[in-house]
Amino acid sequence: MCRMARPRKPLLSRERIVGAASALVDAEGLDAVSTRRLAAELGVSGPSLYNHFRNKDEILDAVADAVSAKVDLSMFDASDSRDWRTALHDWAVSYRAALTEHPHVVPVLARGPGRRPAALRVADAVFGAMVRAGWPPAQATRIGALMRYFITGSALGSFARGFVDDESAYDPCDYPHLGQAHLLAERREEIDEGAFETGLRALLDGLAAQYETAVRASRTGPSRTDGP
Amino acid sequence: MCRMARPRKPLLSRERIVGAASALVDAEGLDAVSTRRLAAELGVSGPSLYNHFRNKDEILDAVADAVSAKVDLSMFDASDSRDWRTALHDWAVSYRAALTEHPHVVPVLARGPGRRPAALRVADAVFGAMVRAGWPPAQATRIGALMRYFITGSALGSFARGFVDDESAYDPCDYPHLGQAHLLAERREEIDEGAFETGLRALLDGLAAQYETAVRASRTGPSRTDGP
DNA sequence: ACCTGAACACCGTTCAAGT
DNA sequence: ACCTGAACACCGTTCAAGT
Repeated sequence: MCRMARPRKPLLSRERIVGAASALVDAEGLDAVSTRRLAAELGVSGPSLYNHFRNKDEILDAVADAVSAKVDLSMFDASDSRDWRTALHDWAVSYRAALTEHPHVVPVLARGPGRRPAALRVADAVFGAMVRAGWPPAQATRIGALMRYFITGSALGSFARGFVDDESAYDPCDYPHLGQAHLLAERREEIDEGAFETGLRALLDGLAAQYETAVRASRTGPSRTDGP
Repeated sequence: MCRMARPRKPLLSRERIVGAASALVDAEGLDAVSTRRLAAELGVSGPSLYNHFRNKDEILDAVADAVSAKVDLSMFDASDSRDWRTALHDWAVSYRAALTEHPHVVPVLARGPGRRPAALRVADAVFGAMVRAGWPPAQATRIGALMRYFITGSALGSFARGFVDDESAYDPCDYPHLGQAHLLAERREEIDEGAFETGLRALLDGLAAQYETAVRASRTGPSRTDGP
């Protein structure tokens, strides 16, 4: 097959490691990822991984960034730069979908963008789009942050235990309003979905209400209208 | 001191263990808590802890619940049950303050209430207050969930690395709008504070806009006006 | 350059043994 | 009832050695 004699192919690559790690995290959770286990999955011995990543954290960062890379950003380069509300909505939905598809990765992602390129692209895109839509830069920064709070918070709360599926855990004397809380466990997804939609709508409605005054203030304030 | 002879006092108690664990988490982070290290801090050998807790996770749950117990809930039993907006606002601020005081605990707390009594009391209080204020139960559940998303998301993003404090990490060619992103690291708290306030206001404004129609719908819907 | 085995300094948890 | 030491089955990471 090979034309030229080549020093035998490396067994590992960053891509292969990240792929195996992602599969392992999705299937069995973060705790299942040990360097030894991961190496075994790749048919290799533990320390081999250190030829490709500085440490385990870097591997998990790469896994998390692969999830960030799935977030759709196309709505931000639409021609109509003033419909920031729709763009923000569609982005939030796409973001959350990416997270809920890989719930075990969310705790890593929630730490913030750090040095992960895909996460930075996301932050860059939303900030740029808000500024283009007329939001003052300081507000655009806040919007990027608060949307991330809500979306990752939703994906994190959604994934984890939430309420326990056990009636005896919720004594009506202690928690008079949680009579059916154990039922929540069954309807988790439905409730999370609903809470996300309700919250997202409220957030966007509230921001829209602030928009006019924010734009006005930035016009009368420091004349920062450096065109692109 | 003791009147009666007593079989010598136990060295450990759940309270003492939780106290030492909390101090350790606050000072050095979650990773610093190992059963051996914690036991050493208490002047005792590792396995002793298992006489008081079933496993390490139960210890961390107790640490997290001690934080939940600090959340102020008094605004929910104010006489004016219809000012849900102010109550929700003050609660959110108190909740976030409790979390930012113990940032390392947030990942544990974000998993959801589970069986932790203080966390359940929080969920119970906000749900009950929203129902009393006239929100239909299904909406009250959603409000509790979405507020938790936003608050824990905010505390989580706030704590962790966020953006890195290193100019070279953000090449302007790759991220045209993040030119000063490395400056964010310095101003983290300021930005997180501002994003939280902006987001909270937007959320409450948006919910207020939904309130009227929600209440109307519940009145014309299934006549559920069972008095207290 | 890339992989290996051996080694170091740790883990969480169980359990028989002591008091 | 509560604490102990010893033990089991693991960890992440380093490093000299091999190819």
